[in-house]
Amino acid sequence: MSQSLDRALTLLNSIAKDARTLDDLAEEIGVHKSTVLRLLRTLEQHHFVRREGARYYRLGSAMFDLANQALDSIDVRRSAQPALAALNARTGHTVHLASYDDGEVVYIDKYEGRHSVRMYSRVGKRAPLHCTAVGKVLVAAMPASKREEIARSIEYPVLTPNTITSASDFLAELERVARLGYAVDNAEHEDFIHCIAAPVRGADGEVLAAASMSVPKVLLDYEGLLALVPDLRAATTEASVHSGWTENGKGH
Amino acid sequence: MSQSLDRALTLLNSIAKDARTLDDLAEEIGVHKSTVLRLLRTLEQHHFVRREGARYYRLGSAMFDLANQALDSIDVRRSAQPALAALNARTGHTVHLASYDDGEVVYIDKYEGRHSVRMYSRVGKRAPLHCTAVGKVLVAAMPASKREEIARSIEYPVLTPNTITSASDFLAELERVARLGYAVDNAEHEDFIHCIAAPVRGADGEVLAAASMSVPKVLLDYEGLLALVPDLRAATTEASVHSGWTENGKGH
DNA sequence: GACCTCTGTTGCGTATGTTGCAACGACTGT
DNA sequence: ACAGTCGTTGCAACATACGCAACAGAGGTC
Repeated sequence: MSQSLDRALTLLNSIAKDARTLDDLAEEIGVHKSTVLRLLRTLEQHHFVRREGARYYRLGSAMFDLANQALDSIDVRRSAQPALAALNARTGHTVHLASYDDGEVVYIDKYEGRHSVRMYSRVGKRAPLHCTAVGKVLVAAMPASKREEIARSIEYPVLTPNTITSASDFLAELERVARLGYAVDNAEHEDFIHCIAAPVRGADGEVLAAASMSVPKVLLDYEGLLALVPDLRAATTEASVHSGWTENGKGH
Repeated sequence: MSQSLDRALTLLNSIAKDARTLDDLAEEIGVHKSTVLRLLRTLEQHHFVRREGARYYRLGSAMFDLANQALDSIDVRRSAQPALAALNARTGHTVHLASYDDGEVVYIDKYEGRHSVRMYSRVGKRAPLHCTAVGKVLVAAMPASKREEIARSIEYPVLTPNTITSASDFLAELERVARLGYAVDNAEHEDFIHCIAAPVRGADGEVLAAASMSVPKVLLDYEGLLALVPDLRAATTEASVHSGWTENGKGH
């Protein structure tokens, strides 16, 4: 809609990956370098980018500042923190908190596991709905019509041999998740990792976010993973209580 | 330089403070609401903002994502982490890591203290040079000419009764800091808090960042604070070593 | 040390993208 | 059902952001 803004935001994405030079950026978005220069200057005034030496541009402090302000304003993140930190400390596994946004999952918090297996995730990163445990939990909590709308509209990229590949399979899986109250990602997203997830609820019983535990398969087989479900659910229940949820107070 | 971009970035700052409605924002930056709408749409496409319900706008996930990517790319942050985390755990006091940027200090990491006294700081937040221990350390590390240039160009807002208020006083203080190898903020920034800071150095002996410890005055008097200096310096030395610094390897 | 190249920077005229307006439509609350 | 509020759209006028081409300054090479 707004060309210059659109270009500027694209620039930010490029710079985020690695420090860039003016010509790099100009070529990348296909405009004259003087145009890029002017955009960068405006971004620099607002501290969204800063210069490193004479030629390289990096992201600036405004990004950190705004991001942290925004994270602070996500209530569920704060209210779930004690329970999730405890779960992470108790089990040693990686714990994620995620919410639904525009057909995808967004990680809003992460507690790193003690094992050195690096996961390709990060606070703020987005992931597909159909192959993540948190995605299943979040969509399963929606009314049937919304579920179908989402199932129809999303893509089903095949990321591992276990990935769900069709809307009908996805809907069936959601049905199962809604019934059980938790979801499993049996190496459907990353080959060597499987996860379980459960919902965190608010005062009216609505699902605010989903919390998950991710475990490398070499550390724990499928049965061992499922054995962790009660542990996870204890944590999400505690997080829900901190978010205003009451056992019987469902429905407003 | 770029009007629409400038406006859009101003919008982001507003939204960061609290969720805003279209008209709020339009009035705030003094343009027609349709203009704001179009800017917000572009920001929304890039996930820099998201809508909450029909009318409210909040910061979106791209902010978190980019910010975290950028934080990961700050080498000194990662290399200093173990030493600073240990210092924080050992003493229980709030630890900051900061660097110099455009006439101000920017906090690039923070380890929350165990005491409930809330400090008005946050990763990404900026603070003045003349009234912070980290600011003094960072400027004291620069060559004399640069020091003077900075001392002349910055403002000296009075934030507490102890705040340094003139360039000459500031330069004298910098001299002292350079000689001692650490800096003190004796309640010059916030009334009830005093701090000590020391430099973190890289392979060529250059100062990459400054680390500080902030302690409420009610918890520790001035002498008690100074007694923590060896502890802090042990941590910054360890952080420097992790950043490539070697005791004798000064000068490249 | 002079030359060359590479990259960031500036001034300027033009066309393009952005703006404000006004009318429309969706939603809320009375 | 009606009024009021707020988000949304189409359009025409204008200002703005664009590309060009020439300049400047740093780094490297001969």
